[in-house]
Amino acid sequence: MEETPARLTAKPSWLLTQLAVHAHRLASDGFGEVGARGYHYRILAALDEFGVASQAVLGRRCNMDRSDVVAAINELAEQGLVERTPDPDDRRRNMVTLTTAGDRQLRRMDRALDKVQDDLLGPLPAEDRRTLTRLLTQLLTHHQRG
Amino acid sequence: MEETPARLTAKPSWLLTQLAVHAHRLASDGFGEVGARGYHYRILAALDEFGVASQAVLGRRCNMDRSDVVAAINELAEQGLVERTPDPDDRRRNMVTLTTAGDRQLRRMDRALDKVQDDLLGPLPAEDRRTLTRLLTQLLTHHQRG
DNA sequence: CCCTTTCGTTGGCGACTCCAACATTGGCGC
DNA sequence: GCGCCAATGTTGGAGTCGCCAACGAAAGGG
Repeated sequence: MEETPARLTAKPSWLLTQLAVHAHRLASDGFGEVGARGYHYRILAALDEFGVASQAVLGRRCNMDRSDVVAAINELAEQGLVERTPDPDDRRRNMVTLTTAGDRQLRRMDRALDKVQDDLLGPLPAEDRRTLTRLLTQLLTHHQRG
Repeated sequence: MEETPARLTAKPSWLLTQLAVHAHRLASDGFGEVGARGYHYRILAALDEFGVASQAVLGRRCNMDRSDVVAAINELAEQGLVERTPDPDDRRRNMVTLTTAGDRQLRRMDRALDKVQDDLLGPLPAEDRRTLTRLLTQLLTHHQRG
């Protein structure tokens, strides 16, 4: 069959980005079934975990640009999954709150994502999964500081 | 500081895609310094490793859509890094060949990418690097079959 | 009271992935 | 040889994600 150049397959950056493509496809498919996408999940998860927050805070927590937070919250608000209300204490801010419909949607996406993890890790035994998770976490935290 | 939701950080798919963002940024920076991007490197690498090939073959080898191969080769040909000549034996095909300038460019990108691997793997000791590479390779080959 | 910073918003861009359609050409069965 | 299917190159478009520049409004600090 058509082989992939060793120059690519030998490089961790290639393995990482290509595997991320598969992970992204799996997640997108799962999210697509409930009419959502990655940015929506991040916002809903942050709201559920830390409660009401301003858009700027949500952006920092979810690793998203402010402008992308605006768009995502527009879409979530249109579906009634979050509510955007002005903050009386700081009139620059919008306080974003999770609705019960948003909470339901979050749970749906959670279930979809759990399946994704299993599909993604495929044939890997539990210990290898832990090792992989540990190494990835280590690297990610390193790159988020420097 | 602003914490990331545990729902995200706990999931391999999140770790993978987020770390891939860093990898992609590092690689893009390196490629950008020589006026190229990822698609170009894949094509040049495949040509160097397996020799002349049609665009369709290149696409399968590099995991690229046919239409994206067209665009990439247009750009590479404009810079004189590859040459596109019709195949006399099959008039549907274009044979794509690597020029000496293309070979030089490939070497430049190789050097840039080697730095990227080091930056990417950061503080990881050699054995962890091997383990990570092994696990990623394992998963990637799994997802390329099923 | 200026100066700087933050916030939300708009608009845009680049990279990667993927899909649909089309005309040309090959190959295969009949 | 003819007809049908498959492959090829090409065009055009779409979606996701990440990022940047600019702006007005508002807050905060000197």
